[in-house]
Amino acid sequence: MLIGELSNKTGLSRDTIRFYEKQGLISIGRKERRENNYKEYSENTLHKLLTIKRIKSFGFTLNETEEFLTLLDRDAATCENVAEKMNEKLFKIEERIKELQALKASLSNDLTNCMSNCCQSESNNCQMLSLN
Amino acid sequence: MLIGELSNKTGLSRDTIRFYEKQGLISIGRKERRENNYKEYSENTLHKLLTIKRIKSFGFTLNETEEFLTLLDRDAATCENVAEKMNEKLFKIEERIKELQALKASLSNDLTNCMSNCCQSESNNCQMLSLN
DNA sequence: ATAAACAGTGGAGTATAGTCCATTGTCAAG
DNA sequence: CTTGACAATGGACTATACTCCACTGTTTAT
Repeated sequence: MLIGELSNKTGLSRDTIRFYEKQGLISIGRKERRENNYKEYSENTLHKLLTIKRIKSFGFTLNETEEFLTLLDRDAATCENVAEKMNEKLFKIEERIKELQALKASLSNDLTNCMSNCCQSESNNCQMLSLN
Repeated sequence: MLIGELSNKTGLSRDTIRFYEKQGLISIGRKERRENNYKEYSENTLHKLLTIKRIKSFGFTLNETEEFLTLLDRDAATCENVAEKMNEKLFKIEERIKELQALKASLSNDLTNCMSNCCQSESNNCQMLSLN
């Protein structure tokens, strides 16, 4: 199939598909061209793109996604290997959540302080911005 | 004071300070130069940089930080104005937390499924990556 | 006198994930 | 026969927040 069809079936733009190609996530051999030089994409590539979408939906970057693809190509994407990466990602997500929650708490706290104290200051400018 | 001292007092690198200058967060007049063309930073600039650090610590971007600085310069950074921006940021942080929690849940869920089902598949490759 | 440490400027590079553009070529329909 | 839709390619641009580099000039210490 040509890139337009591939784009329709995957929901990825042509540009994105070409970008993935540049990045080496998918590849097309010299032979997989029509006489007019148009690229002829295989079912295999279609599946690969859908897999990429799925992996990305888990929050993995393109680089990380590529690692999964490499495993898949080697038939080495065992549950164990995959679960390990998933757990790492899970851990990072949890870390990030904690960071954001801390930020949220600190912001909330300062906001509360502002309401009770700084609004009574003489300066027009809120003390929250300069207070330590 | 010269940039080195400013850097020490703020904990920001010279490059960062110069970057902020390029971005217009701080500015230095033509007159605030020594005879050798070195820049002479004022206490005012020092305070401004510390304010920038503080605002950034709340999770604001540099662009957003600039908005605060503009308000401060106009003596218009009232508690009301500041609190409004803070609340918006708080909202965005909460949104992001929810997104991450949803991602976490979905990942956890798929991981659990993998443990119970996909490991019994014939293929070496974990089904989690291709399953819908 | 000379080297180290510091200052100034302009511009490139980093990571991420595309998106957009210009230019050229191809194909199908009217 | 020409217009529109599609294809290929290469390169520029977006946002974010710096960081690093090269090159030059200045000051300080030995």
